Amino acid sequence: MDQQRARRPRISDVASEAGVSKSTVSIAFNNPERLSPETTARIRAVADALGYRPHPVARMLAQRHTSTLGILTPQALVVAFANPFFSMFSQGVASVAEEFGYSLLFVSPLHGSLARAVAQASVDGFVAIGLGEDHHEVEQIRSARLPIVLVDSAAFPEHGSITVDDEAGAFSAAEHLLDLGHRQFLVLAVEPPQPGSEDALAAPALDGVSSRRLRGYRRALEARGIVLGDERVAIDSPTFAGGAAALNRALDSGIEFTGVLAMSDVMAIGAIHAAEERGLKVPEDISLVGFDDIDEAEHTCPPLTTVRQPVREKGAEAARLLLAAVDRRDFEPPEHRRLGTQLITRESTTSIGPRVEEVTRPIEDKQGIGPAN
Amino acid sequence: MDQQRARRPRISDVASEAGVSKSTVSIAFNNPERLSPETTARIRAVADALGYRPHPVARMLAQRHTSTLGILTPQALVVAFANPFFSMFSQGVASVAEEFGYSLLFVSPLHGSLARAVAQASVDGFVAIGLGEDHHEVEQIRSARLPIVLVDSAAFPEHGSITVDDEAGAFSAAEHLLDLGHRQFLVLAVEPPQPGSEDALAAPALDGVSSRRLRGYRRALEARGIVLGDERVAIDSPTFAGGAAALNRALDSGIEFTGVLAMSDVMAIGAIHAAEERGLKVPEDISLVGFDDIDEAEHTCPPLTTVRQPVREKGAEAARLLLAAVDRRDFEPPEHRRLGTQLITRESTTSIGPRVEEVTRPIEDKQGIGPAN
DNA sequence: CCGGTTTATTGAACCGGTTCAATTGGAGGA
DNA sequence: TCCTCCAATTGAACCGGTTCAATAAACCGG
Repeated sequence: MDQQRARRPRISDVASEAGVSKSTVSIAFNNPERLSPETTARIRAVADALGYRPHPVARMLAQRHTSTLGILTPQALVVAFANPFFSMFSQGVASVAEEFGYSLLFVSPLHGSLARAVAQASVDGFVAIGLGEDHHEVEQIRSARLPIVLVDSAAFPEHGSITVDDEAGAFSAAEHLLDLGHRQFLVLAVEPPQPGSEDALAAPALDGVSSRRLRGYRRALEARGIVLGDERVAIDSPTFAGGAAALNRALDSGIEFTGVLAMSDVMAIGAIHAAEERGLKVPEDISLVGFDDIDEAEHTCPPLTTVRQPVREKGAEAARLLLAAVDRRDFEPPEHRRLGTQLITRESTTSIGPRVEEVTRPIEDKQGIGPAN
Repeated sequence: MDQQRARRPRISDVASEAGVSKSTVSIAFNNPERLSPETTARIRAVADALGYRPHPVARMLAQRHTSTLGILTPQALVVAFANPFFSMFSQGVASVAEEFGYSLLFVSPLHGSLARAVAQASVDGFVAIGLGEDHHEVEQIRSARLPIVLVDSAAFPEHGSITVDDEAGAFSAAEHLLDLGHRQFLVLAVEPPQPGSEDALAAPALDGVSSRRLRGYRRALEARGIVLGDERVAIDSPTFAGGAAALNRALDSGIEFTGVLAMSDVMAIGAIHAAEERGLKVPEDISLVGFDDIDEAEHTCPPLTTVRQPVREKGAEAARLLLAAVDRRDFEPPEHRRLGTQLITRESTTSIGPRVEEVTRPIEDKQGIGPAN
């Protein structure tokens, strides 16, 4: 008897107890309208009494879908969730997933292997974020015949993708600083997530997003005759600490700069902090532009000028594309969408020039007054 | 033939192609050492050629475990992930989950029903965060014979739980302001997450965490003879906007206060922002203490004094308890752990006293000056 | 009273794997 | 040569549901 109570009741228990067949019980739960009301009621009652719940895994197997979407990231979740950008992106995915009745499974490397994690993930499809160009998991997913949409990487034209115009965004950031009179720059670049222990590259290279943004910065600078040397590109992890470390290294190395172009708000915020700890004032001594426009950017000290990208929308759009691919399994060509960016000017940037001796905003002191329109 | 390629290959396809039985193929994937090396190699080769992957759901069903942990939240994921606290907590859970090879499934209300989401979640156990006292989903989970550990709620002694000493933390926050000379207070309280559309209570009451913290504040104040009236407890959602709104309402209502006790950093940060928009200086005009010590607290303007609770550790500990319960299915008594808090003094609080005569706010023109403490 | 529908229910096959007791074939020992 | 033992492999049952064609019963008009 003890054992009876210990075992989870299954559908056949309910069936025999209620004096009907398994099928009938199943129908009572899934298509009650097909049954006479009394039968349904009786089955429900018996099920409640026994504490019966349809086993979700068995149901998934039989129905051949899981009502779950996977968010695929090459980073450990500890580091992913530490990044507000990732949280925002997840919000976007979650909002449409929830709307359509899907749960979210986060798939990250297990014991250093993303492939293993993918293999054991029971989902109807994946949204991949921050996957480099060479990730062989994508092929693994295709061979399992699961749809996937790639975010920030259009390297696989046979799958859907969402990207933003990183280059244009970066361009506008650099131009903003140029317009303010800056001529000496430092770029804070994010190193790509280490692709697990499997094939950790020793020398951190820039991944797709970073190199696109870098190209945007460079293009803007070169248009004004400024060449950005490699020593002016400080690479570190996309964290507060990484931004701080990168700035400190640059400062220590003796390069001079008044404008900092950070590839992520998180790094920018870390850098602001580091600068102020060394007695540098932002924006008086150093102007900083971030990238992303995370919620916190508005609350930093000073509020951060940054390139806004529609992060939530990116997640939402990715989820929509994925759900479309999940539903109609036909072979419609995958969609590729590109979203725009927008420069948000706050207070971490100011014009360079003869320091106005004052508390106040030196903004109107620019030579910019001149041109009578 | 086209159909052949369209169907996902299954274990029996590999078996017949390789001229062995299903069992052998299964063994080749799970216990290769039991097979002769040649057989394993041949099976592997055939499997690769066919693009075969063991079906995760079928495997789960047969093995009776999912290698997945559920994070249960009564809030929509959009709002949960908007809260850095939630992200930090998830980091903690994720760190130990990943270590033990588990993926994370986020379980939130679907179409307004948390019960539905729970029913379709295929996990080995749940970590529940922010679940109120009366959530009937807990019983649902028990009847499915799945382990669950409750965080910030010890309302179900038959399940494991992790709590922090909210009352003591709140007490220390209030005492800090009292020590600085503050005598007029405002509390920013978080309303409990609406338990889905099912039974939305019209009047937001305080949930367990909030009421414990409120008790801590009250106890500290009353020890110095100050009674905190209900009009001094502003309830709103645990968001930047919620904090701002709550502070604005209080300001509008004409209550006077110099010390603000916020039940979450997020609300505190929102409140700082709102205060400054109305021309009030923090900490000169208003001192604010937060709760949680999220990463951003250090980077706000000014840096936030707050009660640190070990959020990541809370998540990690919860995951450990859960995994222990998953492994040994015996009936050891559930564990209940309580973690401590720590006051972190930064720059959002300062001592009250004879105001230095200044350019500033006409605030002291009010009759409020009178009472000599 | 009968053939034709409609409605409620069921049996059997299936989803795609794992597991374990049973079988086979060959090596080694007596 | 015969028996035992061991390693490699397999068949059948099982995990816990869903689905659909088939059946039985009830209803209907003519």
